[in-house]
Amino acid sequence: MASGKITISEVAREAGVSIATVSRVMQGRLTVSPDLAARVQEVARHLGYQPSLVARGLATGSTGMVGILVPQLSNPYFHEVIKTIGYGAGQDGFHMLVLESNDLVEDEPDLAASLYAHADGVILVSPRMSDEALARLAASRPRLLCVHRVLRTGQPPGIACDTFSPMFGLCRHLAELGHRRVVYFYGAPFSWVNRERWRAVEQSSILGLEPLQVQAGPTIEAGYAATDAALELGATAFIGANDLCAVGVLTRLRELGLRVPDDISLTGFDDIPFSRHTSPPLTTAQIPRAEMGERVWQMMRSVLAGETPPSQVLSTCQVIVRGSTGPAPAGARGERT
Amino acid sequence: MASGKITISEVAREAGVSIATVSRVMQGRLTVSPDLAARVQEVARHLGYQPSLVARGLATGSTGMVGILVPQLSNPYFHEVIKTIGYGAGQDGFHMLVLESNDLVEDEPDLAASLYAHADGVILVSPRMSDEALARLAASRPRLLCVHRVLRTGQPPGIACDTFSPMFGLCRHLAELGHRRVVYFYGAPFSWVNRERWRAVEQSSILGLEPLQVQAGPTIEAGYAATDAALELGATAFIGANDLCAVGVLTRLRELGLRVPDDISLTGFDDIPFSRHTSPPLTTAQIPRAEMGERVWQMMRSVLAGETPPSQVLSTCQVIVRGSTGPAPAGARGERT
DNA sequence: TTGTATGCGTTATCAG
DNA sequence: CTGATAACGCATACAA
Repeated sequence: MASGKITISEVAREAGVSIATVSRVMQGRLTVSPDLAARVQEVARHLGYQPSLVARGLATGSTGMVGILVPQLSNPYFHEVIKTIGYGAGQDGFHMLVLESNDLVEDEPDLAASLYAHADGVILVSPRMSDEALARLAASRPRLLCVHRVLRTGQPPGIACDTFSPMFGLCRHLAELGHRRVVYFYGAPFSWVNRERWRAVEQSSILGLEPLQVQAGPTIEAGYAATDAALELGATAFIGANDLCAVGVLTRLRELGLRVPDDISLTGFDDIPFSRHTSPPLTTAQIPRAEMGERVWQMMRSVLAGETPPSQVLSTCQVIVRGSTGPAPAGARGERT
Repeated sequence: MASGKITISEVAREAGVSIATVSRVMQGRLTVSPDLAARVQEVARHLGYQPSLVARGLATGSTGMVGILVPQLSNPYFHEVIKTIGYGAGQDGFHMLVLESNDLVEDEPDLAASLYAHADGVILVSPRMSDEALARLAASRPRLLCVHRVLRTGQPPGIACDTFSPMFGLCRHLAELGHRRVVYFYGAPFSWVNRERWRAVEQSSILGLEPLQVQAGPTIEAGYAATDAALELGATAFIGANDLCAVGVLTRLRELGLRVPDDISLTGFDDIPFSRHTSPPLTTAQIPRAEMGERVWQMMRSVLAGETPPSQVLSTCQVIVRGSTGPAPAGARGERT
């Protein structure tokens, strides 16, 4: 039929009313007499009229969209967060504008800016930019929220979850299994959660562990590539920056003929859906992605309403023990070096 | 500083020129004297001016956004497609508005419609709606493109790749390994590619195979859940609707103590990144996701330019043999039933 | 080369 | 309860 070019005035003309009335009807205002409203509805439906959200946006100053910036769309971890945000947003008649930065730190500010061109508010998920850059952005941009990033200033407001505890929990788990020397596969350099995780691993020395690290990254390929270097360190347990990284490590270990967990114990972090389907399934830490998505949308809603919600930190992280971790081998692998 | 509320007129006033001039400068038109342009640029930058794309959209009738609808964001298969589209779009100054239908067939038309409220054109990736619904949508909506869905009418135009051949190739591979009875794990009921795949499996009877099917779905959970039923059929090879499905099957087989490929051969479809990291790695078929994304954006670009590009079918699908397939076991498993 | 004026499709503020 | 009409921020034909 028609191609969506029907405007409010055509509906008005067809229905023999003013555009103001049509506008009111379309907004569902009760200030229109029922029968008139019904007639307008009918005409609009018949004509296939769809209000232009662009024009509405110009008039109201709100686009009905929230921008979301994530480092990598290919990391399953982000999906549930995004999905939950999208669900909440949809409930309130909002759409999501999703952009990925491809882990390019320097592009983040620009991408966020371009999001603002279309969206009423922006949510940065695990932004990698520096504290200074983030603070600057928060200062120049209103309605900005973060997930997994908390600044001392509390600006921008955001939501995060305690990643220190579950990582420390993983370390305790390894310590209890008799491991001593462990290697952390360092993830995204500027990721707040990554630094928190390493901080926890470092602290685990008080549990009797001897923490080391190798540079890797938050991807399968990065884990795979860093494995050989890690093996040089003579550890009995490897800790992946995240599950993706651990998957890569697992593959490389298998290629080398090393058994998990008999020769080496391995843990991930995030508990992505795949983690229970690797062989052996991954010991990891589950973080409340869905809850975070839900809560951050609630925050965004209040932000859009002009309020300034306080930052929140969730504390419900949880260690998931599966088959990839086991007792440290009797013969110390340290000799290998 | 300011909160993005600086408009073109403020820049104009500050720079002592008309808004028309500012507008021209911001669009990069050469019809403005260099020095004046430079001054305007400077003022705009200093004020932190960002043109409102909403207003621009109203004025020009184009929003600079393309809508993308995918069945599931959590299927890695879609990422590379989306990613590539996004890359091309970004090159041309467009943004992507991504929405997922959660495989809810009946929601697709509405979601597509809501996409049109913000976007200049819409790309439906693997839409599940009926041919009739799709044809109706194409008739009422201009600038609509499909990925992985071709109607006889050629409307809406789209891009697809030959999924029949690679699936037939997988079947030939199984036949050559001595398999006879195979089970196809049926994927999304209304998916065009899924039907194509089953058609290929069915046809493989001319290779000497005896094709059966079980209802599953395009997810890990679906594959996992359908495995027991498939085992009842006494086949020696399982063919997953896609890699996700195969991953679920693999896990269930492992739980049951069945070895892959010694007891049962297994194949997936799509070649998602995880497929080479399962144990054993998955034999599957690779389809040119990146190329499809690239090509469909080219099509969208010409569509936005008012042209009507013809549908395209790529033919570069490829079988990837990995460790999950092997010779059919000597003792026919058929006895099991 | 630059400025003026009009329109884009809605909302919202007034009157009536 | 309904109808004019002025914004909203920008692009653009038309003038100058």
